[in-house]
Amino acid sequence: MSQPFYITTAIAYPNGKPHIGHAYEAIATDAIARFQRLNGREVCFVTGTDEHGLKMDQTARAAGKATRDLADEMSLYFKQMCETLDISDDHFCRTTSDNHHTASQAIWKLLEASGDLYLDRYEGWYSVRDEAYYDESELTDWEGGQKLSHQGTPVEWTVEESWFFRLSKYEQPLLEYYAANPDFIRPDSRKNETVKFVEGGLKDLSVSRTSFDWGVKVPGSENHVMYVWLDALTTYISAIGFPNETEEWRKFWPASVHIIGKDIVRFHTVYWPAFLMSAGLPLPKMVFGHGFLLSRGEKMSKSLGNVVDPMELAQLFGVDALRYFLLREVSFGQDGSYSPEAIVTRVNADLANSFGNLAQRTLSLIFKNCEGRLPAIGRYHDDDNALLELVGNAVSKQIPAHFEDLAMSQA
RNA sequence: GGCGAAGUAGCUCAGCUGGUUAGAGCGGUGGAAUCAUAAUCCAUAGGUCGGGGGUUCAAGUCCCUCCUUCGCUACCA
Repeated sequence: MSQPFYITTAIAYPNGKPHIGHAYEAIATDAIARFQRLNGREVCFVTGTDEHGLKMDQTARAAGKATRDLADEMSLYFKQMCETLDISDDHFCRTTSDNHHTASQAIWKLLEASGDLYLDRYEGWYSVRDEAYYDESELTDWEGGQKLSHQGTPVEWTVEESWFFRLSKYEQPLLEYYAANPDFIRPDSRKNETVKFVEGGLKDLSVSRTSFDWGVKVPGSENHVMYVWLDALTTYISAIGFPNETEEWRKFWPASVHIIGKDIVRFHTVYWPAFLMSAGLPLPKMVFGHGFLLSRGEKMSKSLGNVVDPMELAQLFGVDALRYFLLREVSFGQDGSYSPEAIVTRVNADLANSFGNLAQRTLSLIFKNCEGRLPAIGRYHDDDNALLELVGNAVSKQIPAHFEDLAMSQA
């Protein structure tokens, strides 16, 4: 019986249209999912959008739209991106869906039942303009004792009621889990960072907000919404049925691997496992933090004006060419560089020249010398055997080994 | 500041627990062949393996130090 394989991308935050990084993650995850299907495993591939939280609310307000409408609109872009890029996801999940709300409240109740939630107050320097708390170290003194954030905005000492999660309780269990499962966090550099972070001590985590209401309502505290990450991470289990004991749930949880960007490693390697431990659920087997895609070695940003729309690239170069380029050019786990020239060079050299020429040559040889038909094979020479062995070895051993190791650029 | 990673041919990078003349792809250069797409094939690049010091019979591979770049240092996600 084949072993089930459950893989996810991160759940994208759609306060903007998908960028090349989203496309990259989806493509890489898709490649792994497809490999495992070919490998004979039963695969479940989940992706989706994480639509709650303050930023969505703010973005919608700035655009003069209802938050719900913005979420619908943006989520659709992500769904379309998956379709355009031939992403073979089994479920495209939205955190605004009813079943997801149910699941999030269910996991909340499990955390509560473990005694890991308590109501307290969150205090700190809050900037009304930025709608964010700042650490003391980020502040500078101004005239009249007024403090300013590093953004130059005034901050006030603010107290907010909040539910807290006893993250501190899971410090040791997490460290033990990392030690017992060396492949839980990959690549190693990300594991080191996480381990050091946890060793540095964990503070309890504020897991509810009262300053806005765009989110999942906290059971029993209707004026609170759940911290977006608690709700977003829950997608990985709500996608396959949780809290119901569905067939998919039984078959696929715990996940084989969460593919995420390196910027959100902590949420997936500290908070998420801690939540699951508290809820009494098994932990995912692996979290892989891939690198960022740079434009000619530089970060992509609106101010630099070098942001690329993956849809345009797909249209310009072709979906398969784009997919091939990203997987081949970028060493998975590290940052990679992108440029139109690099795509042209890579695709021409590998696909058009090497493979294309091989096909062209083979076919024209058959056409010219064999009257367009493939003759019966006589006997194999040493060279034939050597070639067959080489190809056979590559297809049966090397390529699968690289895929299992998530080293797609090597395969 | 603290912790961590990295610095290898023009470019992108491989080089596991130290051991014959330091590798690949792309680019560049020279050549070959013609059955193949402005294609293919072969050969080639003499690179102080960031600088310096040390350990060792032997170091890109270990230790120390310095330089440079980058990441993490929690409640925006």
